[in-house]
Amino acid sequence: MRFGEDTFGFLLSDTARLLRRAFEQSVQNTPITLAQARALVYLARNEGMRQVDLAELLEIQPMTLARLIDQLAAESLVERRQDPADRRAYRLYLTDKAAAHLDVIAKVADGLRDRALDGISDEDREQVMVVLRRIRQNLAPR
Amino acid sequence: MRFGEDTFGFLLSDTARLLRRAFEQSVQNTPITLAQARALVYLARNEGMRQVDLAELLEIQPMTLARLIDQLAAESLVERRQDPADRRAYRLYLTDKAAAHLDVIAKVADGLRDRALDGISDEDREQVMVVLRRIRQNLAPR
DNA sequence: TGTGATAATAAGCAACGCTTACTATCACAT
DNA sequence: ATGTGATAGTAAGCGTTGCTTATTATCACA
Repeated sequence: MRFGEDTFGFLLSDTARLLRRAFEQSVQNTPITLAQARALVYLARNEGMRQVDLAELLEIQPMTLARLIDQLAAESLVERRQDPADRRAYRLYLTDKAAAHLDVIAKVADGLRDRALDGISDEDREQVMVVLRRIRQNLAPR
Repeated sequence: MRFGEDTFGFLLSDTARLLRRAFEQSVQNTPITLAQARALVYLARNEGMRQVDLAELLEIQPMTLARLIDQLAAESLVERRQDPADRRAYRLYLTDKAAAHLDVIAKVADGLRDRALDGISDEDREQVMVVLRRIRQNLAPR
């Protein structure tokens, strides 16, 4: 057999799948999905971005983001405002309503992180973050 | 702002997404998808399983697996054989044709692992595997 | 001023997963 | 022996997240 107990790739994607599932169960009552949460969080760090730039930050295609923003705008969590300097572009802003959702996201994320990292030492946590960042960088589209 | 540079969860799922994308690009010419590859690999470790048991191993719903098996059977990579002891159930077997695909999957997985783990020491690799296994366990449905 | 690049989107598709409901069969207690 | 509840698999239909290709409007600049 050429496959051992755990392939690195399967282990990583299994873990991510479980995390996603746990997240989805945690926000079951809210109208927010994981991709939307991700967009909100990144946008919160950088309000006023254009869609193109947010898409690049999220490493998804502009079209994929456009529909994500459609959903968030439909929930009145995000506003598209004309870019004063470029009539092709929008600038993205969070609404007041988004703050409550960000609170929920933060709480869920904290709870999940605690559950996921239970029994793992601080040094190990830090170490894993470092390695994962490196892996992400290694895999980033050239 | 309550979100730091990297949230653990986002980091993990980002990394997994990039890995998935890289995998999909690598097997673009083959009729195999990631979920199918996963099923094949797990099945190779345990030929003759019933669908229910493979679904549980993969942590997906029986229905989700049924369609995965449909696809693999359509490609003549997997065979459903009647369970001699239970007329409701099938036993799953790989065909000869599957071996070539498993070879490809193994090569792609190796290449991806090398690329992903570039610049990471052996000790760090081992450590990340250990921690990820623990996380997976922590997140497993109770 | 016109030509190529860019921002956003329309349309349509694919992968992967889910739930609910159904059929056939099984296991076991009465 | 039989009938009742559990189990194996599937049909149907949907949701989330992503993609590609093509179109429109606008911009930048030679």
